[in-house]
Parts: sequence; C-alpha cells; structure tokens
Amino acid sequence: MTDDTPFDLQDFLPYLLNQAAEMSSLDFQRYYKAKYGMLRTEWRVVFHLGHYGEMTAKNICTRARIHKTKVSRAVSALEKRRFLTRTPLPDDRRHETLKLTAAGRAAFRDLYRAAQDFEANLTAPFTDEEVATLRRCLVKIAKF
Amino acid sequence: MTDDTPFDLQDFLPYLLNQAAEMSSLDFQRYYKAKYGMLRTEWRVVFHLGHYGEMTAKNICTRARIHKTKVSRAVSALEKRRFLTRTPLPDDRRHETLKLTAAGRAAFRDLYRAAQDFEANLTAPFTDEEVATLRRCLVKIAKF
DNA sequence: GCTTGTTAGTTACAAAAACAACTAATATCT
DNA sequence: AGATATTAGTTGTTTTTGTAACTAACAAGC
Repeated sequence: MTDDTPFDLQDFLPYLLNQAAEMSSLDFQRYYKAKYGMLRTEWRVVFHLGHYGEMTAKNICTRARIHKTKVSRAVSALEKRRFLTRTPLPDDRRHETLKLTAAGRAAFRDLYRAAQDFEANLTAPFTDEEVATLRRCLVKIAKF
Repeated sequence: MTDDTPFDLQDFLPYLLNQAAEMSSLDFQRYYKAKYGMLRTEWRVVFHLGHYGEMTAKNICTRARIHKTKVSRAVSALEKRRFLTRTPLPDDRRHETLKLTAAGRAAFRDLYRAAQDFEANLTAPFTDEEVATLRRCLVKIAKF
C-alpha cells in the first residue's frame, strides 16, 4: 500500500477491522442482550469478575481497557439488577470490592460457555495456522 | 476454543478485533477530524465519492454498509461545509446525485494519501504473507 | 497541621449512534 | 385509473458514548 495502487475501502485495514469486529460480535451481543439485558461493557465487567474473581472497578478499567465512566455506569446497572454487590474496603474507603452474586455467577457461566461456542464458530473456517497468524497480528495492532 | 481451557478476554476474538479496530483507526480519525472537522461516516462518504465518482446516497449505503440515516446526516453536514453538492435526478426525483466540490476533491486526495500512509505504517511490522492471511481472515469474518 | 497532589469513582452535559416513524416519488397490481 | 407497495431520503426520539468537571478519601511535602 506504499505505491499508488488504487484501493477500495475494504482494503483499508482500519475499515476492514471495524467491519470484522462488528460482524463478529453481532450474534453474541444479541445473545447477552436478549437473555440478560446486558450491554457490552456490562458483559465485560461480568466476565472479569467471573473469570478473575472479585476486584475493584479500577482493576477492571486497567485490565479490560475500559474508561472509568463506562465501568462506573456498568457497575451501577449490574448492581441494580442484582448481578453483583459492592463492598467498600475498610482500609481505603475509596475502593470498592466488586463481587458477583449467585445470579451473576450463573450468567457468567452461561455467557462464558456461549462465548466459547461463538469463538469456535468464528474460527471454524480457518486453519490453526491462519488463526494463530490472525491473533498475532491483532494483538500487535491492538498494542496488547 | 472448543475445550474448557480458561481463556482471557484478549483471547476472545470479537474483543480482540474490537480493540485492534479501535487502535488502528485512532490516529487517522484524529487526522481527518483535526484537519477537516470530519466524522468517520463523513470521511467514508467523501472516500466513496472521491474514489468511485458521483453516486447517490443509496449507493453509498450499499457499498460502504452504512445505514441511510447516518449517510443522510453525513451528506447534510458535508454539503453545509461545501465538500459536496447534490443534484436531484430529473427522471426520478427521489434520487440525488452526490458530487464532490473542488474542496471536497482536495480533501479526498489528501485523506486518501494519508490513509495509504497509515495503512503502510500499520502493516509495516508484518510480513507480506502475514498481512495476506490477516486480510483473508478479516474479509471472511466481515462477510464481504 | 495544612497546603498541594493524586487516586477512585460519580455526575452532568454534549456528541454521536440506534431505531422508528415519517414524507415524497415512483412502481405495481387489479 | 386507483389502491397498494416500494424506494430514497429525512426527521424526531431515545440510548449510548465521550469529555470534563466534580466529590471524597488518602498521601506527601513542608
């Protein structure tokens, strides 16, 4: 792409990435929205708490690369719907430990499994090598 | 990912794709926003008109996979800022032919070149084969 | 102890996206 | 021709984001 070859919008990597990202998350998004009324950020918060155990909102921000306002709103919404509880830490009352409720853990288990299925489906058309290359490139582009 | 191997959020392809998409478009987005006050949809509209010549809004919707309300608003904004003109077709007055003005064409040329540079930068860390595989996978996932 | 700075999290307001309802023009069916 | 359906595009309303300003708790320097 350093030459003057005319190129399509589909050849423009940011556009292609964007389309692939949108398409790839469509079905799964529909699933957690229909079943638990969750938004993407809420699913991500649930994922982190379910997968790594209780942690503070800040931790989620850092690990999941989500802005604190988004996490704050997601946590409020999840608390309101009883998917998680907050407990302020006694030694530093700025922090709150977030913890899934039983309902939250059940949702996590279900969504985690669903995520694995979607992932399997998504990678099915490709060879292991292709998937490995895809991941490697994406990780680098995403600057992980 | 069909087994029960615990997996990170970064291993979940939709998430990884989303992060890569966001990261990859950040710099370029800043560029067209700062220089021309354009939004993403506006840049895409300009791209299509600049690259393929005059066409209707509907054409852009189809080719660029953008919803008609987004295109409609982008076109209004671009017209207001004199990047394009609209001409209703005499034989079917529902259609309007969209056409870049001189300023629009200049912006397109600049942005097109910038896009090529960003693309080159983005793919620089990878081999040609890796990029080819990446594209192939993305095209399939995006269902192009 | 008191100013200054930093950190966790919330809130308020503005920008943007999503969705549905609408108008106007044309096409179709009887 | 006249009712019905389709198509291009717009507008209005609601959600969701992004940004910045804010509170409250703690830390550090002097």
